[in-house]
Amino acid sequence: MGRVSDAKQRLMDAVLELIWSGSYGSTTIDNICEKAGVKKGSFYYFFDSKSELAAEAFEESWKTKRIELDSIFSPTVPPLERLNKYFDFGYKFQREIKAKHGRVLGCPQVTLGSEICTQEDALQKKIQGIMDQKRKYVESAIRDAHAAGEIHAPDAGAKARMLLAYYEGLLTQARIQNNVEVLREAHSGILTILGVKETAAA
Amino acid sequence: MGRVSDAKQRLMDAVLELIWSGSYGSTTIDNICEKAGVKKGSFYYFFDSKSELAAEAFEESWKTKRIELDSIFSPTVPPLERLNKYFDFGYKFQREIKAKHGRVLGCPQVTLGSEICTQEDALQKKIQGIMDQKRKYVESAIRDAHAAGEIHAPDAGAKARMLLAYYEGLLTQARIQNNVEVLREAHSGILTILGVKETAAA
DNA sequence: AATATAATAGACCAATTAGTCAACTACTAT
DNA sequence: ATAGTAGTTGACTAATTGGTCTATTATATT
Repeated sequence: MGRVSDAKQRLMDAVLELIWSGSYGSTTIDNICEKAGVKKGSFYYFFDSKSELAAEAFEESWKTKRIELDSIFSPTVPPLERLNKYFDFGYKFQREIKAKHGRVLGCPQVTLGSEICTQEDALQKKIQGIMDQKRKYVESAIRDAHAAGEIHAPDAGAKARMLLAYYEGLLTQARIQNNVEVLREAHSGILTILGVKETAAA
Repeated sequence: MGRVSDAKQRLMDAVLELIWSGSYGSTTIDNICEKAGVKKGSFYYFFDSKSELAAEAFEESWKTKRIELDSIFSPTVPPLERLNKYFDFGYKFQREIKAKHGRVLGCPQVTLGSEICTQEDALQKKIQGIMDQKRKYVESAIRDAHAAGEIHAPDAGAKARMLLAYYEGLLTQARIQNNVEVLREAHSGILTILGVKETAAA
């Protein structure tokens, strides 16, 4: 009962875009409200602070992202193909973002995490939790590939950490340089890290 | 002639520490002045804005960092040893930082670059210039190692980009997780990327 | 010692910011 | 239809922010 509204959702959408396309620090509550078309009184009706909104928004956004990832990393798909599709998806996604925003924006979690980790404890934990989950997709694909004898990776966790450190490093470079083409090297880099023969899988 | 002072230097030191231990956005001119023990009137005597100060501070800091790197990457040192020393230095450095600040702070350039690249154009260019120079150290070591037949890396530039994407990805993870031990995997990761037999060089 | 000047001090302003509040509105369940 | 409730509004405060300006101080040179 009572009045209904999607203002909460609009606030979450707005904060994600503003943080991603700019930064956490440069995103003010007034900014968020304006972008969401919501008055400040309503902001404080739904949230206590910018960091609380950001945490909820990242959580909510992760929930929908998981659905995509569940599909990409479906165990019915051959493990190396899962990884290929994932990284290829990342490239195409960043290209879309560049076309839409005029900027390569990289990985929202890494960008935000790196900015706020020394200052916003709750938010940092939320981000880290999401990144831990994301790593599990990669880890299980690597484990399956190893089990299938397609790669040699007895420590799937370590290999997944390495692969993601590399890939997220690339995404960060792409963001800083505003250049998607940085990501074109991802494919051969990933093969190197996984120890796959390049000609065979390419 | 006229009055002498190290206030300009103190401002540059202060801004570097505040940005690194926190973020660009959370660092205010008042903060910087307080930390440097400099009044705001003096701030604006030396600099026009926070971003100008940051750009000069990063430039100045890079100049001294280069001296260290010139030593580590001296062509008199065997190429793979240069790389080993560089990454090993990074680990020890981050451990010192953690002991001193209670936090792992990662790479200042990547952290700042990722935060401000969509908003502060001059600063972004400055950061990118520094990162380009940094890559050249790694690139020449890789080229020398390839020439010596110690690794197979016909495209030294590509290998350097890959190595740094990985390493900076790791540093970012270490920062976000506030955990130096993340960097312990760097050594074996680097060997994998360089294609060196792990037992031979470890 | 006098002078020009590099640097400092700190009061000041205007704009922006986070956050509050009480009155109001629309909707839903009964 | 009406009562209770979920959501809205906008004006308000207090604090912080970036930025300016003028008077003052210290020092290196002559």
